[in-house]
Amino acid sequence: MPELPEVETVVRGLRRVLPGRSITRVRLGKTDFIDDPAALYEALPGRRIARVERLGKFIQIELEPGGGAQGCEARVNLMVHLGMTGRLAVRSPDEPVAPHTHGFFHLDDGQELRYTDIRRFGRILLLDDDGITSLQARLGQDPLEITAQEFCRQLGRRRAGVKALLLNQTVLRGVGNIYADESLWRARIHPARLGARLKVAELRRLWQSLQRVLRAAIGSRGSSISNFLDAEGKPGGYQRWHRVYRRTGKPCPRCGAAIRRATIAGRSSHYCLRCQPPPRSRPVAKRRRA
DNA sequence: AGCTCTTCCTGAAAGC
DNA sequence: TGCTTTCAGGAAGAGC
Repeated sequence: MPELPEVETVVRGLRRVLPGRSITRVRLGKTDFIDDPAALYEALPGRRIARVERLGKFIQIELEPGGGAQGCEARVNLMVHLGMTGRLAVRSPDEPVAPHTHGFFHLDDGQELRYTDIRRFGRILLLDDDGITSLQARLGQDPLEITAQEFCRQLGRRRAGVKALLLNQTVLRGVGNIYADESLWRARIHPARLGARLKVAELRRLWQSLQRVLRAAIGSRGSSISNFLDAEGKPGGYQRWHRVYRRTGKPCPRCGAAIRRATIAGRSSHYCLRCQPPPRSRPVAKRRRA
């Protein structure tokens, strides 16, 4: 489940090898997660990679103008969203191809950039600079860049549950289920509390907790839960530091009470009921099923 | 407009 | 043992 720290880890890995390389050839397997497969074949060959950036949970591979079948002058960005199980890694063609590898981007040094995605919840698309601008406008601010004041303003005016707000990419870009749960536990805020009902002191605590958790996770090269691997194929180490995520029934590291699990905002949520008191007016949402 | 819920997909793990 | 069910979840799209 690549979230901001995992995507940042992949981006840093790719940044060490991709800039300056050109894409010579594109091969695709299943394409149901690619917006416009024909555009990849058409626009990418001959293009040189300028930079690799992160935009929320998107990996942005900037390609220089020129190249492509049309010899197009506009700059193009290869955007890759890893979804749940996506992996993007540079491999030698001799190395065995992992199952569910659906994208091969051959490079001018003989290596291959490979995209592997078991569940195909990921997404690949091309964006020109206008497309980047409108994507940026659609997304909220990066949680590592947003100021405390702006964070409090954005969350404090919303009536949705705070966990739903953290997961909403138009509020903040990059937070997913793991780091939402971990930062809420650190800030001692129940995930079902409503944004507008949080005190400023609580919102400030959440802002700081989120920053600390994300920075620590980047320092550990992300969390490997299901099958996250970075650009070199190595797992992250932050799962050892998870305090509540997937620790249902285990003691809260702060107070010893058993960690609870409930579905909140449509996601499995983990929290300590003693450290994170639930909202009084609305009991914790229980999942109903048809 | 704001918010919640369902749906897509596969494999691991739990349940029977 | 082997089959079935549940769970994992990012985000588009439907529905309220």
